[in-house]
Amino acid sequence: MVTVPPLPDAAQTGPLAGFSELALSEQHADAPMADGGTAQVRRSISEQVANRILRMIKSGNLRSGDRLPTEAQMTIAFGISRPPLREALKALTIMGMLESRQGGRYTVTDLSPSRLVTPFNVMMSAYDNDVADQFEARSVVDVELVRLCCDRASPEVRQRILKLARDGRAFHTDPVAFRLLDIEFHQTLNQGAANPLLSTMAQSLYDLGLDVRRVASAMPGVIEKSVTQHIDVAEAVVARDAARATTAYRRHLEHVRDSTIQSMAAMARS
Amino acid sequence: MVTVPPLPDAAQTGPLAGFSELALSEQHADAPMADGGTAQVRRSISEQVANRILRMIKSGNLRSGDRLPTEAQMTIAFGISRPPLREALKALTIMGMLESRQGGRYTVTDLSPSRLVTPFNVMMSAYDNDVADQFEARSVVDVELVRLCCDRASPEVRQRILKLARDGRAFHTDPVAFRLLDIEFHQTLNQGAANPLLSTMAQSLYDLGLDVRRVASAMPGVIEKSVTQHIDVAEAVVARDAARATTAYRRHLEHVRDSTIQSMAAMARS
DNA sequence: TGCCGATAACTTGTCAGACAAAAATTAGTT
DNA sequence: AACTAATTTTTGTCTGACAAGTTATCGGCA
Repeated sequence: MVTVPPLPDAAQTGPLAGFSELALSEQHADAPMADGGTAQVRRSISEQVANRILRMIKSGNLRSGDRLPTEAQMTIAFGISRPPLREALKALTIMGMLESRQGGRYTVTDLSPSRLVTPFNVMMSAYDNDVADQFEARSVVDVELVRLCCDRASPEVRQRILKLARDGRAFHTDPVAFRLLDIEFHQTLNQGAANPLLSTMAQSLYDLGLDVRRVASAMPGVIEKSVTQHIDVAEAVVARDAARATTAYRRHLEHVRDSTIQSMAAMARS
Repeated sequence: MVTVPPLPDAAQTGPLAGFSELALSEQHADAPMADGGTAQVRRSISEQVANRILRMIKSGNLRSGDRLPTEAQMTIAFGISRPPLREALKALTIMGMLESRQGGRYTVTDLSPSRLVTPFNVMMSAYDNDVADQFEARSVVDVELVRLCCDRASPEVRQRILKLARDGRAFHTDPVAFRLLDIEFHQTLNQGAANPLLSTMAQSLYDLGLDVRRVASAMPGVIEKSVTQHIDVAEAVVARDAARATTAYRRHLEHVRDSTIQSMAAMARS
């Protein structure tokens, strides 16, 4: 057994709060998953530690912006060595819940949806994935988002949406700039609906088609039409006319879908 | 510099397919994230490798059930050492995308929503557990799914949905059995809509609330009401009456939401 | 010949120690 | 007091080693 050296006093009050006396003990193989199987899997130390920290985040014990103890302190607190600890920390970092810089310390991120989408994106792309399905899904989620946006978005956000839509007119000949603006436009629209879950899903669906749309938006006439439709949607949102906004948005989606299909056909020919 | 020993011939065709010539090179800091900032962050090797593998999964280069090369092979393929590689692999493991057993090999999981909800749960808890948002999102996705189910589900599937709904009457007093049936009922409903993307989203949202609902479904009267509402929905689906089905489903969701809120309040008191 | 068990080889899990690189802290100077 | 330079701290990466578990091989037996 390892004899734990006493920690310096300063550490006890500061970043180590909540990490003292956390030594791992063979315990609960929790999570009786949906499959009902009593899997009886041996969980590695890194997974146990990751789940431990995860619980601290979920329970509010660790909040956005909090600084974690140093690795050295945590190895002592958990009673493990550096590699598995780092595996756990890195896992949470790559998941988007922690941030770290060489020489700095680990901190808890803002836990915003945009940081945590990764698994959702993977999941969606795994069941790949017909363009029609994709736009059907977008139609469901996005249209509702537009409707909510009419209800809930602040005047400032609605004005920003309109401004973004109108700014698009300057980019008729610049596909790259337009795509950046398009991303911003849709994100602002999502954000205006004030439902993080729906926004996240819409964002994922949008991202799914991004690479294809890069080609589509280079086709002549596509950008012009999109810009016009964006303005239609934005004006309806500013006027808080949900019916008109959703109709306009639906039309926009159809346009995007059709141009996407065309460009995919063009790619297939080459 | 390390001299790379030649790989045995067998490895070249088998599990190393797609991993050859993958050596990391300082390249594209891709993903012009939502924040639009050119952050210029130094990405650690583990993050780069994790993203690399992630891309292979998203692009279909790695599919469910695939076995990854051994760690030794991957260190050669990526040109790095074991610790950062393991950090990347562990990250994907804890995210629920890979599976590993001591002595075994890494394999790609089924990528099912129930495995990948963890970040969502964190997100939800960070946003103060807004149950209302969750059910608003479910309302959007599920209701559309029900409508599509009326249109597209085969007679066999529709009958199966009805059977599952009616079977629930046998489980008025058995919360665990009922929850299993409930899972099956909603999954069949999702599947009947024949849109994998929407089904995946619905499944994620369903899984999100699972642990809370375990408590909710133990409250007296909750199961009875759910069973009745399931049957209402199922009968409308069998009759292909989309309007009635969606109305009934909306009512069901409201019931579930309200009982969830009640049980959460009860949990908070204890 | 075909099946099966014991053994050997392989693979992941964990530990220890070391050094580089970046950040945070401290000391010194103006 | 403020700025700068040196020092310490902290994360990032590498190497080597061994334990624990799995997979494959091979020989024996029916």
